Amino acid sequence: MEATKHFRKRDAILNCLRSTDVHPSAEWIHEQLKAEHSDISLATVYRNLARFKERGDIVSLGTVNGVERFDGNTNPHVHFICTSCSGVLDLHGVAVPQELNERVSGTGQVNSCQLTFTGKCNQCIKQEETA
Amino acid sequence: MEATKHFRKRDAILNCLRSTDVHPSAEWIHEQLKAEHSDISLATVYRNLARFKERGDIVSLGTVNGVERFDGNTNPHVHFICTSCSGVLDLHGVAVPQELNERVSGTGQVNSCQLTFTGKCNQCIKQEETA
DNA sequence: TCCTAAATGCGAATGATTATCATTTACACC
DNA sequence: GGTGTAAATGATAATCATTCGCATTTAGGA
Repeated sequence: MEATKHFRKRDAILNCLRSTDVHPSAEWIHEQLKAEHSDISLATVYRNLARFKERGDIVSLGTVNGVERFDGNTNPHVHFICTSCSGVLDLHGVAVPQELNERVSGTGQVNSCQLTFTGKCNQCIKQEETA
Repeated sequence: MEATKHFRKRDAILNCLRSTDVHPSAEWIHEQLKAEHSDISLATVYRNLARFKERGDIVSLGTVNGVERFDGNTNPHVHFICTSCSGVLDLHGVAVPQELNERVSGTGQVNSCQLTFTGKCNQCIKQEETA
């Protein structure tokens, strides 16, 4: 049996986000889903992303070039943002030392932390050389 | 002697940003400067912030609640963002281990890195208790 | 079948940021 | 002092991502 029609779109949004590593924007997700759900509204994507975020099912990486980017992987990990192509990459094998969390606890109650490196990714560097 | 009239506003914007620790938005700066420069335009604040950012004189912390926040302190340091009052605090004595930078160099050419903790600040916690 | 609440599509509204353009200012040169 | 030119500014319109309002659709139970 297939999922109920009512939640097909909601699930599709979450699945889309979880099955990509591009750390997409709402609009990117909307574009992807049009293939399967030709009538899906951009508002629905925004609405559900907000809902997922509230519930902690997904995570916001903040905005890149004025557009919010999301991550379906809620395991804490580090990101690399390329200022040239606006791509976001996961940095495996790099982690925020746990002891930092404790050091911060004097300032308030920490819910999450985010470490982001910014620069030019290898792919953009290579493209620049050949150009 | 005073600075030339031409650059008084530009300097005022940078000075304003450098002499506060609230990590302000463009609009906050605009409000502050109205006292000394009653005719300053919000566009001028935005324009100069963009210029400063390009030149590396200031740093953007990304957006909090949809508004970009800036920091006149370009020394790398860690931030705490309160989800309750949208305040941004400096975390002194906490730093990103240098070895991480090197670990990331395989992915691209790193220009900067940003570590941000999110949660509820002590002040908001206290206010909640007494309320 | 009937009812209610949630989910959606559509389009308008919002609001931060940016672009446009006429005006003002600084500064070098005469 | 004028004159010319380029940068800076103010005012306001435009842009664009995001949110809101509302009518419609759907699910699921009585």
